[in-house]
Amino acid sequence: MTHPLRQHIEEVISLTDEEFDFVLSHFKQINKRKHQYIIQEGEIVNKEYWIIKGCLKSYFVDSTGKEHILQFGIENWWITDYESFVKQTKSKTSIDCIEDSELLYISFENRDKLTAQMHKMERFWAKKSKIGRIALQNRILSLLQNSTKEKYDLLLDQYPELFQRVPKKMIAAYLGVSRETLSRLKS
Amino acid sequence: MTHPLRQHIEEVISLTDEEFDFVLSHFKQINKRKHQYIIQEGEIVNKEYWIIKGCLKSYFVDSTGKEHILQFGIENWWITDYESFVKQTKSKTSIDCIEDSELLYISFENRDKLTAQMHKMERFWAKKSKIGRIALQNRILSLLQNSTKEKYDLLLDQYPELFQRVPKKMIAAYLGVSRETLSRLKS
DNA sequence: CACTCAATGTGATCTACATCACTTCAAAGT
DNA sequence: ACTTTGAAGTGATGTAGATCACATTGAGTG
Repeated sequence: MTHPLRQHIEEVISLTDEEFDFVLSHFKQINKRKHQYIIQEGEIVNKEYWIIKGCLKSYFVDSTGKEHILQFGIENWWITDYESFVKQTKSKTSIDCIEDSELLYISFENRDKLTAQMHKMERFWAKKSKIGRIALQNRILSLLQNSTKEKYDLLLDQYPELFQRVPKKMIAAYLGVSRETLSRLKS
Repeated sequence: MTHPLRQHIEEVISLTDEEFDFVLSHFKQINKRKHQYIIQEGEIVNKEYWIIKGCLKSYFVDSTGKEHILQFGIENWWITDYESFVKQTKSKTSIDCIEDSELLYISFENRDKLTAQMHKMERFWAKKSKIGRIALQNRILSLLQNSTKEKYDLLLDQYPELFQRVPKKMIAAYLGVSRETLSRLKS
């Protein structure tokens, strides 16, 4: 059975067995339990994580103590504080496990080495960056355009499994509404 | 005097005279007048624009006829419908000139050719993509976190010249509030 | 120069959503 | 098994901002 990460990468570029082994040798595995964190606000992030199994949230807490969720991550997704990772500045967000999770991570240095030695992987990550940017753009479109109900329905449509896996209050924190309003939406 | 595009590119990578001439040979210039468009919703975009002089907006019109502005572009900025350009799908947005504008553009094919022949330029655009993604992420943070007044102040702080150049109703369409509310903010 | 239209401000009202308060229920910890 | 904690629903009330309506001013055009 092919490694799930290989399947994931081969959606964009193709790899030989040797190439994939070389790629994988730059990663390490780490397992975390529900409620544990992998990134805390204020630290300089030097790892990018790929989720083998589990569910995580990246979020930040505003000055009034309210939590806002930027991204959920489930199987086959990448997660990190992208700004901190790329610019090596302090992270504005934290990332916690919502479920027990198995993660692969690659360090900043190893990613540099790998892209320098394997142009294909540079293209892979460039593609990922483009796709990520497009997804963010569409989220902004949705934040500006859609009513709360519409945003809720769109999310339910795109990621129905999320509603089974994460508490409603986190869905609310992702959509930018209060828990109570979300609860009243389902009419 | 060095070409403004060269200055812009050399903020990220350095170029010899010959290299810059080669880069520039892949671009063409086009001039547009206020109120003219460069991209219309529904078309497949195959150009990326760089603004030598002028001011543009990228926007979309929702089902109720309301206009939402995704991005303003001024001197030294890139502008296009990124999703359409990268994925060669129909554009969700339109781009209009707010002032008479001088633009350089590069076609999809020429960008492909250029990056294939000049790895430096691939790195330049990869860097731009990363930076763009970070900016979008921060805008989402701001949309979720800040009050209307705070968003207004942040924009005024970051781009004071915009307030001289574009009508207030467009600032409102960018911030996601009504013209009237924006007008009442300044207290 | 006259006319039209866009930009902006401002009042009056309406509404979606936040906030606070309380209850119920199920899951986790001891 | 008992207790504590968190998730979720729901009522009452407050408020930011939308919407509608109208006035003023300045710019653009025949």
